[in-house]
Amino acid sequence: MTAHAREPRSRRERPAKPALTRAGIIGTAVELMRAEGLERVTMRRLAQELDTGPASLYVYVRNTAELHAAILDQLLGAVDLTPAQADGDWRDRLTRLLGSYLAVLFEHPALARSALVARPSGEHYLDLVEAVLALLGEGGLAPAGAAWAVDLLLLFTTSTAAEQSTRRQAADAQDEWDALTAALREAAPARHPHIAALGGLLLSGTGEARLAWGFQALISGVLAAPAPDTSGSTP
Amino acid sequence: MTAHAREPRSRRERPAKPALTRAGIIGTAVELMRAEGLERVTMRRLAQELDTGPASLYVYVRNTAELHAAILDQLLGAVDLTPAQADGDWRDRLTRLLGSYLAVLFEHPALARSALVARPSGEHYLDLVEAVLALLGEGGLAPAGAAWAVDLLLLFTTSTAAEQSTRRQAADAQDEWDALTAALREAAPARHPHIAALGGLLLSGTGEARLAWGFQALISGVLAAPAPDTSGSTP
DNA sequence: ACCTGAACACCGTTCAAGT
DNA sequence: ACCTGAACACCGTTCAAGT
Repeated sequence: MTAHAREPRSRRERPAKPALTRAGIIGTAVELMRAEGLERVTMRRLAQELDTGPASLYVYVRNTAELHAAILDQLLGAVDLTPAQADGDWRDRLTRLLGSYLAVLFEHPALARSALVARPSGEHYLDLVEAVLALLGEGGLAPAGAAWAVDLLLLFTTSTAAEQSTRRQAADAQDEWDALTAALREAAPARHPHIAALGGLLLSGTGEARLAWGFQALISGVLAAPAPDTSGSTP
Repeated sequence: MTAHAREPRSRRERPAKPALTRAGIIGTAVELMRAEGLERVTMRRLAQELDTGPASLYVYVRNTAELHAAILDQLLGAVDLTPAQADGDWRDRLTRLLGSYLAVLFEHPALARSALVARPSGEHYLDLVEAVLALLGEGGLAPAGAAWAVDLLLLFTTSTAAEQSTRRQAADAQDEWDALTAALREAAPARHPHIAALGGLLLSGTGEARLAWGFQALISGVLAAPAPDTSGSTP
């Protein structure tokens, strides 16, 4: 048995087993997600893709939540930030910017859900925050108001993506949605008079129309809100 | 070996093994959640608690998501709906109502997250929607506006709970939050001038103050928004 | 109709041991 | 310092077989 013969097969069949790096791991994770969906991007499955054991990944990634946050930040590179520098009404441009963020999340609903839990903190997320702040500043919002408004706007967009887009992928989630619409439609006028009176209105409008309305309401709202009390700090 | 001796031990030691019912299953699930947290309310663990096998639960519960939605609806029975009937400014009462909903969610952050994915459709959730609609109607919102506004308000409240309260429980989530605050504080003025300029303002304010501000902005916003275009319907 | 044992196909994370 | 095998302690869901 020569040294040559003991060379592991995998070394010979694969072109090269690249050294593990954080960037390489995240890159492979993004590929895997595009190919099979975020549900498949588990530590074990990803390790398999990288031709190693799951334990090896923990040198570069703290845990699954952090891995997903890193994937999201990578994807946020695709958000179109140009509305922040363009001409035209700042409200329209802010809506376009948030719409672009939403579009990225819509492609990967599970990621939007994880963004609510493990907030991204990478460069691309900061670029997005920066662009929103620039537009709010243009709109004349005072600094403290803008600081709180950016949170409100991004939370609304992220949670809209998390909620709406899950339905389109998971059959189970669709069942829950159907149950809700049925419950609203069949509401007993005695117990739920307002719901019964509104009828189909509660479920009216396309997703886009409701979203655009939501953005308008939010932007008007943060303009109308009083200057925030910024004493104290988030725990 | 007599028939008596072959009686399984569990039958003799436990007072009685109650027959499985949906209500009984959900009730046990709620107890289990209060005792050990929602993470522990798995089909397997719950079956164990009910002294049966996981497969038995599928007769009464479609899947884990539906189980969690049912648990949430049960808990929503604790939401204080009296502000809808009380005297006083309708905005204040709406804020109190949403605050009570938030408080319930805050006690069980994981449940808030699941509510974004599998929306509850039980009686208690309908009661909440009804109460919000009643207050919006008092505030003079046109029916179509109220129909969309209730979604916006509940989505904001639910996602705030999902986001904020996760941090307090999961150590990992706290890490992510720390990473975000550090990233904001250390933003490079060259690339992120607005973030750098705002400095601590971005993270200012207590959770309560930010929440109250958010409710105000939302209420002002839905009042200011134009009548929605209700043609078409949610897919 | 309801209930179940057993199986299928997976998970995250840790840790002692190696290089 | 980096990497790993192996283990620990779990998952959701299905299905054929029983009562």
